[in-house]
Amino acid sequence: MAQQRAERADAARNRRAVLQATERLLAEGGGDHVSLDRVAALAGVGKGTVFRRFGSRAGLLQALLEERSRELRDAVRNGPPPLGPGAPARDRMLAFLDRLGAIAEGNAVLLSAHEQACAEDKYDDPSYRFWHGHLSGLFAEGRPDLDSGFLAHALLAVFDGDLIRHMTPPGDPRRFTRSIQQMATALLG
Amino acid sequence: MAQQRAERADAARNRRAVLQATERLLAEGGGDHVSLDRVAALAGVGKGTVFRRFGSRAGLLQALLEERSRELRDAVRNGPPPLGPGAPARDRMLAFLDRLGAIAEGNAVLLSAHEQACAEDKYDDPSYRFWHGHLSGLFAEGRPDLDSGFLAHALLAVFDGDLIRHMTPPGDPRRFTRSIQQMATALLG
DNA sequence: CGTCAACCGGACTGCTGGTCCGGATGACGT
DNA sequence: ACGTCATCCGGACCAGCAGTCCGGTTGACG
Repeated sequence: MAQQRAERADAARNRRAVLQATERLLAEGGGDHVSLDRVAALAGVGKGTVFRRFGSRAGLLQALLEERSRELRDAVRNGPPPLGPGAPARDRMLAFLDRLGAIAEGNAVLLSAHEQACAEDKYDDPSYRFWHGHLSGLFAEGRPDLDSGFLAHALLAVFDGDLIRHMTPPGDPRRFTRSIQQMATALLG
Repeated sequence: MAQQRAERADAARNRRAVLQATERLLAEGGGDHVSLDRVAALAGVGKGTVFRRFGSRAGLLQALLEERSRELRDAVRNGPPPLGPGAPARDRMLAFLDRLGAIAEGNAVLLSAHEQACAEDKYDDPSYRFWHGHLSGLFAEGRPDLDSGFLAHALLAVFDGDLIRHMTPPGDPRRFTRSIQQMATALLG
């Protein structure tokens, strides 16, 4: 494969501007307040630029989500236990859910928007596949008698932006994480 | 409250035509193939008619879903055990999941479309609240040590149209239901 | 400094969900 | 049978959306 020519300086600058604009719009108005027209306008670029960089609305939100979760993914793959390899399945799962829960609680609006945009290819998204593979492996290790692939889907299904917003009371921002850890514990027996 | 005047004959006819047209479009193309323009055209009515009857796209899909699940709701409320009241929590839950799973497996496309339309008021939908209340009660009975409200949300979160389509292999249409029953069993201990 | 691929902007398209209102129609009392 | 009127109808209309396209610009590099 030929080495891709380096990204031009203005292109890189625009990419960051677009991502920042998206964050701001997500924070200010609801998730459906983020139209690509608005993002482009706030970022001070043309609409075409947004699409060239990110392909689609879904791609833009995915990129933002990716940015937020890359660190966790690396830690799970290569980091020290209990997040990384080496600890018992139960400990790894609880540590993982703690971190993923924190990300989800802090980005519920972004999650909602992404879910709505990625209509049905959500389950083919590389990021989703990674989380699913990880959980699935842990379940297979802890409960080989159950359908571990399904359980992984089930846990991830709870990471729904709207549900998190609906369930998180003000003043107890980590209730969601605690509950899902409790559930995982029950499932692991 | 004054008794609502009976629905006019043409109105009733149109309502049925619209629902049938929606079914057909859902069956033919994907869930996002169902635009209200198309529904109205296929039903042979004006667009305004669709909105007057159903209020919005979400309302239309909700009405269709309601039609499919009314029977189950009545059986759960007043029917004979194990679906209705009187049986132990575990039996009631498995019977309920069996029936709800069947509905979901047979209407995955409709489910997807409804989820996409009901952006975030999904959790305020009366139908959802009923399912949630039922499951929540059963969990509270069987596992009073856990967060039964959360578990109910978690079970319902798996009833995602896209997930069901993604997980249901051809030739084994009931795999989803079996897996979710297995999961509920594990959760009940 | 010249060259050229990469990049830019924003007008444009096709479609969407939702609104609106003049006109048609079914129900009902007489 | 017929008049009256609330109810209902149709489809033109609107604002806004995701996504495309292309003439003009700009940054990188020899």
